[in-house]
Amino acid sequence: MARFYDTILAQYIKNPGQRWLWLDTLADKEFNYTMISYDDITSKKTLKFEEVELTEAAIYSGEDVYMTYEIYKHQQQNPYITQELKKWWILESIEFPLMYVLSDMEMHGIKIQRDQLKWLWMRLEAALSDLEKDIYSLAWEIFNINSPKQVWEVLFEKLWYPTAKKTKTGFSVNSEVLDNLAKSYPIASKIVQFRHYSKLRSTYVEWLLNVTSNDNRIHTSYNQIIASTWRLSSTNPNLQNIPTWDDVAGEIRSAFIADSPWDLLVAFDYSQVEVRLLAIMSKDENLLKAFKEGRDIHQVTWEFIFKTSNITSTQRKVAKAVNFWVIYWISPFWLTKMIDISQKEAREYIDAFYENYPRVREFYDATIQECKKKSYVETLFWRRRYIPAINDKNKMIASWAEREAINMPIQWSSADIIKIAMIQISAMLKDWNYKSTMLLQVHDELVFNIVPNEYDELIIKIPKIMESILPEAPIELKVDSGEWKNWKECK
DNA sequence: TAGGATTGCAA
DNA sequence: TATTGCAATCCTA
Repeated sequence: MARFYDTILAQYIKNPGQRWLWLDTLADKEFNYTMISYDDITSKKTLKFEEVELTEAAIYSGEDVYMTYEIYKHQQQNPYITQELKKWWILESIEFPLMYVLSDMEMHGIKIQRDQLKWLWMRLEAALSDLEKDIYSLAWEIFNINSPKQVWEVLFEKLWYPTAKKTKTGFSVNSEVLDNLAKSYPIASKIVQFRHYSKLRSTYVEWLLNVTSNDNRIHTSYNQIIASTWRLSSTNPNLQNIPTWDDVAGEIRSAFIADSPWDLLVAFDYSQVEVRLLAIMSKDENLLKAFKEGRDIHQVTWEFIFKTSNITSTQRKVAKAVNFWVIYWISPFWLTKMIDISQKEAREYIDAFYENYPRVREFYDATIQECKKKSYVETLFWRRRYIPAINDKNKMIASWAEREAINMPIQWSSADIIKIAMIQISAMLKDWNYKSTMLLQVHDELVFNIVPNEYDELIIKIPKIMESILPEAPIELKVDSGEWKNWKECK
């Protein structure tokens, strides 16, 4: 429970720089007191918390709670705090109720097929040792493939392959560089493959096995106050970056299973929340119309730009990238990296986008103007972000700040939307005495364990709640769902 | 042994 | 030359 008090406290003592002050930092600052750290009691995470000796664990937790209360009392007398409490609504309606939802999810956990992971580990091991041999013979040398330094020494100083990018300490050998090299030199693609498998083995397979409790379940920790965007973050393990894409990586997801053989794992994910939010907030008629008609937004963009409804999958990719650009306000340069077009073309696409969605441009301009005046921007749910840099004399800094001002209302609003949905769904499940439970949240996706006889009702009710979080909005949000035995097939 | 640097996974 | 995270490994100080 101590962590929940941490959370509450941090809400009170947010500092002007938008970063949270940690309990141990505060204890040190206000009382010159050094708190026991999590690393201390778990011998640097070699022990799980449940394995820590009870007395030690109790002292650690007790200190957390005690210090939280001491600092709370201390901070209450600080007039600066009261100013920060203007937006009570966010705390009362979102963050506090969410704490209880998250604690239920953490304690319930998600079931893991240990054997599946062990089997995968063995296969990765075999593949890795094969690759290792191949690489050594191609390099005429034995070296540590996991060491970037040794890799570039072999590639660039021994074999004299062309270098691409420099880093602080030497040459870059990341997958982008290696992929280019791979066109001429087979060793590069072997190294990429080796790294990929090695990553899966250590960061995912081994780490997941390590944090699986005796009940064969993984109990992650959700943090409400880490991300500056108010999104959740997940640790021990991080279940928000489990690989999705290739076949081997997909097997990691398939190790996540429902509570019992007859239950189902069901995932509900918001589709294109950011673009929909952009439509809602900018009130652009064309964008809204496209969503009202249920059209594929990327195709609509393409039609606007090129006045034709024939669209190939490559062209859809271009349109998608353009939509992406507009939301994140990335540079034409970056756009050319993502899709194979020239900077000039990128610029044309973007101009065409604004021409056809004129209110988007207006919305952005208005946001920037308002931010310049007030030096902060606000989300749909009145969260504020101060961006004083927007009035900086340095043009680079100012334009960076402008991008921040554009991104923030959309990104931060989508974090709140799913939080509110979680609270409402959790209340609904409780009110109706459903046995099904919410298991995971991955930014725009919720994963549930659904009991068979509740399936028909919940498959309707849950998306319904998620879609109607913004009752006043001209369009609804949209939720896709997938129901299968394991998480892999939920896509 | 602590922590920076590099790398790579997700949304 | 987009953002936010978590975590692994190597290697220097």
